[in-house]
Amino acid sequence: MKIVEGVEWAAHACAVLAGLGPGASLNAAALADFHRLPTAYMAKHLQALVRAGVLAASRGSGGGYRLARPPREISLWDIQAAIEGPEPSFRCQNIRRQGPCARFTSAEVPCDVACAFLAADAAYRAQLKTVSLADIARQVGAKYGCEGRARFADWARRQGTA
Amino acid sequence: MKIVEGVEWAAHACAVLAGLGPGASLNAAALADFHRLPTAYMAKHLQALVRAGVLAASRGSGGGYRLARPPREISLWDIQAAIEGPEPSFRCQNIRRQGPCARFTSAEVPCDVACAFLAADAAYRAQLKTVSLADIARQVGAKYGCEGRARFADWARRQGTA
DNA sequence: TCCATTGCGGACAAGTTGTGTCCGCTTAAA
DNA sequence: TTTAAGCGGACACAACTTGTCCGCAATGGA
Repeated sequence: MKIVEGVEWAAHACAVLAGLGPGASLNAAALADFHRLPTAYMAKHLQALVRAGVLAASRGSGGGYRLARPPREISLWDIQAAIEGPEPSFRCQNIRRQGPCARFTSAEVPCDVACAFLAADAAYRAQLKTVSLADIARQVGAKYGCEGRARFADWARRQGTA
Repeated sequence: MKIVEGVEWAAHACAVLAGLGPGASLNAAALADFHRLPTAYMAKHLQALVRAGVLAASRGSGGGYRLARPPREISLWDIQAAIEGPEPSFRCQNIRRQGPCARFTSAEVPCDVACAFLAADAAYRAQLKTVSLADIARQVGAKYGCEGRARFADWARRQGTA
C-alpha cells in the first residue's frame, strides 16, 4: 500500500496557491519550479486536479491554475483522490467464492475480510478529510516566519511578470 | 494507494487455519487449493507470514503451517504488514526542502503535509488492528451454517491423509 | 540408510503501473 | 498575428507485482 509520489507534489502545489491568497494564480512552470520538480510531469498532475474540480485553469497568455474553492473547503483527501482516483485501496477478488466451500458463501452478502479492510480505508479517508488546505497553509506560513513570507510573496510577484 | 492481492490470499488462508481450531495445521498445497489459488505463489505469501511471526511452519513429511498465536491475538494489520511490510503508505520526499523558500523549512521539524498523511495512515492501521482472526473466523463460520461447517471439517480431514 | 514429503529462498519471466518526456492542438490575451 | 499557456495522447523507461521453477534443507517413515 504505497501512495504515488504525485500526491505529495499536488499537495504542496495546492498549498502554495492557498498561501498566495484568494484568487491567486500560477502557471505550471512556476508551480513546478517552486519545488524544483519537472514541469511537464507536474503539469500532468495539475490537469488531474482540474478534472477533479480541485483547481480551475485558464488558458492562453497570462493563464494558469487557481484553487477552484476556498482553501478551507479543499481537503487532502480531495487532492489524493484527484491524483490516484477515489477507489478504495482494497479490491476484493472474491476468492472465497472458489473452492470446496464456495457454495456456502453468498454473492450478495459482502466478504467479511473485505468489509474489515474497507472500514480501515474509510477511517483513513475520514482522517484525511479533517485536514484542509487552509490548515496546511497556516502551518507552513507559521514556520516560514516574517522573512519567509516576504520572500515567498516576492517570488510569487516575479512569476506573474516573468 | 492499492493493496497487493496477496493480502487477501493471506487473510483468507489464515482465516481457514483459525476456523480449524487450536493447533490445526495445513500445508501450502491445501491452503492454496481451498481457494483455487496457485500453490507456488501462495507458498511465497505463507513464508512471508512465517517471517513476520504470524504463522509457524514445520518442515518434512506431514509438515505444514499453523497459527503462531491464538486467533484472537492476530489482527488483519499483522497480516497486511507481513505481506506488504510495515512501512507507512506515505513516503515524504521532502520536496519542500527545494526551491526558493527551502531555507525557511527545517530538517528537524517534520513536514505538515507528511504529518497529515501519516496521521491518516495511523487511523487506517488502528482500525485494522481492531479486527482479529477470531472475529473473521466467527463471522465466516456463522455464514457457512451447519452444513458448511461440516463440509469444511470434512475437507480439512481429507487434507491430512492426502 | 534411503526415500518421499514439505518448507525455504533465490533466480527468472511477464504483465502492470508509476514516472517522465515530447508533440501537436486549442484557447486567449496583447 | 504572435505569443503564452493549458490539454491530451503517444511514447519510453523504471519499478513493482504476479507467478513459476529450481535446488537445498529438514523431517518422518519404510
